[in-house]
Amino acid sequence: MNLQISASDGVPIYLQIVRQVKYLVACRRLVAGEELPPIRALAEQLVINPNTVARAYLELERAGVVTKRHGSGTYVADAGSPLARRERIKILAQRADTLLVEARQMDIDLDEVLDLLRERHELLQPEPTK
Amino acid sequence: MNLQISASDGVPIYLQIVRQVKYLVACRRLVAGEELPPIRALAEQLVINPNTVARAYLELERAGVVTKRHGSGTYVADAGSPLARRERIKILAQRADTLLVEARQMDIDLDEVLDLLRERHELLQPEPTK
DNA sequence: ATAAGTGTATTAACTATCTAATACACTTCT
DNA sequence: AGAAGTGTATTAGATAGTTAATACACTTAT
Repeated sequence: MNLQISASDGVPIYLQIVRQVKYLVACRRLVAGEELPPIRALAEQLVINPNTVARAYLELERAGVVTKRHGSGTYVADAGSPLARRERIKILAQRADTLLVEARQMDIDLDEVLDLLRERHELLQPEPTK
Repeated sequence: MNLQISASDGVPIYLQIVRQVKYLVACRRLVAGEELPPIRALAEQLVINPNTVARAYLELERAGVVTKRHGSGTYVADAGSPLARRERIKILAQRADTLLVEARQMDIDLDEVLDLLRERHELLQPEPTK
């Protein structure tokens, strides 16, 4: 797994790891069931303390992105499992609200926001052929 | 101006102020040119240090939501003025990306996200009749 | 049973963030 | 010019967040 971290561009190391892993999962470059590098291995690779990686993995577990098995390893969670659909929607709704509030302050209307979403979605990554 | 702050539900006081003012502006309950309460007055009302309010106002100014005139007061900025349209879109694009990434992790597709946006937009607040 | 590999827990130092105290500077009005 | 009202700057203390050192516990394979 190839991660790029830089000791303090301001955002904490563990968060850099969390974000990058989330992106890898979102882009299907890491798939359900796949094992992540052991904490110590990743720590050595990035030249940081194992605890920092552990912290990142903990966050990812809380977010429902990975599942840890004590003594065994850390694995990408099944897409379905993390949270009930209602809960997931609730989280997204919060994000949506802040996006809409900012847009309104900026005097950018709903249709423009929707167009922007479609555009960014294209850029994100072509989905693996279904 | 009626703000509700609670000393530490975890989020810092100055940020609570920033968010609430942003909402008030987004909902048109504060309109362009309107004067905000003086730093000391708001500080007294909320029973906090004036510096904390100053910090909030500073953030709001950086975000382009308000304009300060030294010695005079703090005013809601014109909708058009804050940043060039390109810059504003760039900021929104970042928000859009994180929203999309989270959605994809949650296995919620673009159309559902767009529907959610429309739904939340309705709930936000009916626009004042144009 | 043991060894090697995995995640976990506790503690402590460091750092950045947040809030406050206090003094300063600009505007406006009289 | 003066007074009252506004935002600003500097400094310091408290708090929370981040990372690291180190020791512990579970799993797997031999």
